[in-house]
Amino acid sequence: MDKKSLFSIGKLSRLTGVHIQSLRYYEELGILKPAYIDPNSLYRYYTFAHMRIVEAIQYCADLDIPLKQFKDFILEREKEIDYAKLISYGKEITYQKMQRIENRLHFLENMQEEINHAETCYSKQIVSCHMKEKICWVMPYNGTQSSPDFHAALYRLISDIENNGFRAGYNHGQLLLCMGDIRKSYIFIDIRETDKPLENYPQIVHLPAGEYLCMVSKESQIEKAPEIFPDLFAMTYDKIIISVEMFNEKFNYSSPIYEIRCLLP
Amino acid sequence: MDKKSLFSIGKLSRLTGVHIQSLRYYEELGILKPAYIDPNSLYRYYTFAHMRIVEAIQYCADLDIPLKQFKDFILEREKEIDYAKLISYGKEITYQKMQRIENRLHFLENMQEEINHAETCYSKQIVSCHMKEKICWVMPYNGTQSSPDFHAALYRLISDIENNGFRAGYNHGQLLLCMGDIRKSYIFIDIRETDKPLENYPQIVHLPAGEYLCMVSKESQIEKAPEIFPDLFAMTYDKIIISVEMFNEKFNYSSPIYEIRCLLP
DNA sequence: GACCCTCCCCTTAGGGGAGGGTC
DNA sequence: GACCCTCCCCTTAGGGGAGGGTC
Repeated sequence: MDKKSLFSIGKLSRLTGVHIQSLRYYEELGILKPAYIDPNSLYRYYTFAHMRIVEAIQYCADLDIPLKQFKDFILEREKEIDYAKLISYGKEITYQKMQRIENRLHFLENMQEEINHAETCYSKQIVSCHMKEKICWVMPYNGTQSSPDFHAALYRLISDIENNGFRAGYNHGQLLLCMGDIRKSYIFIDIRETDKPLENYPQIVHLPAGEYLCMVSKESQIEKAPEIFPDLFAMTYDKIIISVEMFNEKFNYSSPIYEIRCLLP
Repeated sequence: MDKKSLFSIGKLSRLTGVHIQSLRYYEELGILKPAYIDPNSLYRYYTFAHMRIVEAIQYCADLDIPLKQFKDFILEREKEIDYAKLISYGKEITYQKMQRIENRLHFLENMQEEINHAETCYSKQIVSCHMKEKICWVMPYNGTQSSPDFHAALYRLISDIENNGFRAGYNHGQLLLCMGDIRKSYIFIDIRETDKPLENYPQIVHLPAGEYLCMVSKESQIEKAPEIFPDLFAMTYDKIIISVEMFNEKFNYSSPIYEIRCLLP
């Protein structure tokens, strides 16, 4: 060991731009061993080759590869850094992260759309809008959305969803199906995307995509649908009416505003 | 406070799908206050409106927004969640993250290219390649790359770069400029991207993009360039020769292999 | 005088208990 | 018997010291 080519932790820190504490932390993790430790002073000494290791550790840190995995990229016997493995693993992990971020952006955009819709409804009071298909879990329910009974029903509904191996989403409300003279009233929650087949569950209802007439209401009053949409109820066709909490820009969570929608013929 | 519409932490946990400990942690952070705490049992009780808050906290967590900032999205007086703010901030932070990830992928691809180049050189021993422009910081140096003097010079070079407000990159080596009969030998390191103007620094050299003849060598021997590239030295033109550590798939950091490149006419 | 050492405490968003009371 | 409480210790990749020896 030629003392001339060794240098202190401070020099390695300056050469690599990495903090002294970080270099000590790497040693603690067992991924950066000094070339020599003075037995009296306990000073650590390094060689120039250590620069490459610190550099590679920084790559891992930058790529959010857990440092404990860093050993997988080092062949110490041969004093080699497996850059090929580091790069391919780094790419894999980075693509995954990219995917997750794209999903988030997607989610935010959906949320934005919902808010835009709410604002439009709010300003015009009644408006016709295209709605996407919703996949919902339902349970018979009569009553209003603001009563404590509704909350109890919601709670049972969520338990039912979970017991069947699905996950509840964030949208919930009331559903009224009018087929001729028959009226059926339900409580619903949307269910999150899943790989499970959706058939064979009588509780699952697909609310079709299409044009809906949307109406703002301070109270949940789905049972008054015929009075709210008299023109539509004058026509004879199968109607789907849903009532949801309005998801607006500034959402009042203690006393929400409701929106009632009726499928157009 | 209607006791009927209150429920325990366990129920809130099941309703939202968030762990009990997390809910307690949110309380500790001051972002989720129970509706009521029994003074004897210290049991926490919540309302349905808390579901919306927990949901919004989950959005923040998903978007990597620090939870301490969650209060910025809540107007407690009005009992409102400012979704518009949450979404726009979420988007901003997510785009930034996307940018960082794209930079990383870019970096990995550059690294991959360097490795591919090294492998080509290694298998063919001598090869002609197009090289991108390199911006380097130089200092006169005579000697070989494997001597301890080189390391000392490298150290001074890095100090010089930092004292001038730049940051050293990862590529370093030797540089030989042959203009007519004049030969000048340097040590160099590339410098990282910066906003600072690069003029007025005599130490900065732009190595031009162009075709280079590349040659593998177990030893650093830039001074032997005329023997290594006899055909090129038979021609009279200004030559740029650089010698670097080969950055190959399995990089031996304790005894690297070198690569010598000479600009073609 | 600048450099290095070993503790020690702190950060985020929880997870996993132990030991003991409550619904 | 299931539920909830308050501690308490642990995780990552370091950052910021205090108090004391070393180059």
